[in-house]
Amino acid sequence: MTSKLKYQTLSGMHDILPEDQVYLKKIKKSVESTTNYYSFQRIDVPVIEYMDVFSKGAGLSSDIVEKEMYSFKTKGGDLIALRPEFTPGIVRSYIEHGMYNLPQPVKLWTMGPCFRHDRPQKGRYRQFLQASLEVLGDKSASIDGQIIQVSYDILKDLGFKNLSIQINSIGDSECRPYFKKVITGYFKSRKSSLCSDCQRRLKENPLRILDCKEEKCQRVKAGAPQIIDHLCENCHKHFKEVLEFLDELELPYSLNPYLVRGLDYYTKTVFEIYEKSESGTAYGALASGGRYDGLVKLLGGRDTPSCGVGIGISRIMELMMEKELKPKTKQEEPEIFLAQLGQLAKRKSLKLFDEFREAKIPVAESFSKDSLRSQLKMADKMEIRWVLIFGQKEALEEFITLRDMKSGVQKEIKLDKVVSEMKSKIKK
RNA sequence: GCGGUCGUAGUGUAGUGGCCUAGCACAGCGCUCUGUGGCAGCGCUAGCGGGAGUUCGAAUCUCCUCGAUCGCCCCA
Repeated sequence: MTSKLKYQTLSGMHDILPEDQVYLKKIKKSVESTTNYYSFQRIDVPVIEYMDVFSKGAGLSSDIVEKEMYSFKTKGGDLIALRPEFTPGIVRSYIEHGMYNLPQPVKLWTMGPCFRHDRPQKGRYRQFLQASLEVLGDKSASIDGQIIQVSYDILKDLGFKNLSIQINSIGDSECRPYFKKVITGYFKSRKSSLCSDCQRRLKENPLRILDCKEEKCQRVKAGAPQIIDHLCENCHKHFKEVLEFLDELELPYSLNPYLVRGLDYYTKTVFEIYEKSESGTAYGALASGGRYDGLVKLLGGRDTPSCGVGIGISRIMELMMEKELKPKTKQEEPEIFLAQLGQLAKRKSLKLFDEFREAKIPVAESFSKDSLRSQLKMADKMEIRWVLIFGQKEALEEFITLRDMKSGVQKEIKLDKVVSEMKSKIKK
């Protein structure tokens, strides 16, 4: 026996079962219609790329590149990787297909699986679905605003009611290096009051200290210089405009001077959108993104200021289930069951199915069951109200018996009137 | 990658070294009931995540491993 050998999903992978597809369907629909409304165009990029595409912009020392990327060498010796996110692939495509020759900005969106070899946890998988929106070739603050707005709209449309937007500006190549020095100096002089993690961060990624939850560090960082006070004139102006845009849209944002993102390519605006939970499990950001003015150039394109967002579909889906935001999609399920008895009826019923299909009315059946009893049982389990009984008697005399499962009342309908009569029954 | 908790039929659970041939509920399948479902009765299918060890004896103790979950790192 091989029954001992049990296969299970790999760590961090999971199946999306038929009963959960409603969520996915709803999310897809929401993303599709919202992006369409704001004239984003769908693009699909490959799941694998040269590793450099991902590592160049994200920063070699970032965790995503350093330890979370599914990368491997092909037989031909190429170093390739499964995409950990969409942005670099889309940027690559923008450059490769000369999209800078199109009217700018180019607004793109996509959706699909991404991969990170991280330690799996709830709402955090090694293969997960993400949607991504990117606007390439426009530096104006209204783009940042629109990206945030669209992300927010999608989440709101999905039924989330306690959304909050956290926003910050992390400057650009002009002002960020300077601020890094300032803040490193500040923390260095107070090194002894930092937690051990932060003492390590001081070397590797000083900006991250701002994110620390340790109480010790909270006190230290309360007096720390804030990046928004050290932005260059250009970044400052840009950030102010983004906020003005959000005010105009009346989006519920809050400034978070400690918001720092893990990827190196971000410049200026960074943001995250959360659903505040009353008590339940704290999920990470449902959507997050920002501006990446230097990435296109870094990957070999022209100087192309851009802005984008990643939307965590898997995470959203799970949170919807938890919050019982189940979309109602009863419509697709059949409301009619056709029970057939005997060879003659079975043969004749095929034509009936065809007529119903042409009328776009879904009809359930259970060909494998012979007895009327078990077919009715089936209809009952499927919670179908109308059962059409088509047996020997009916087939010979050209009529069909309609049973209302709710009341138990039955009536006979002429065979050629069945479809039209059922059509009107269902409409109610 | 590091630390904590957990893992019994499809699902939810009982079980704390011998009363376990692993119990119960729901679901599934079948029969009672070959043209009339929901109820009921009876039956069937199906499980100790995997492996090694301790022991006369292991679902129960130990170790390894796989997975889940929580925290950290980090992040959608």
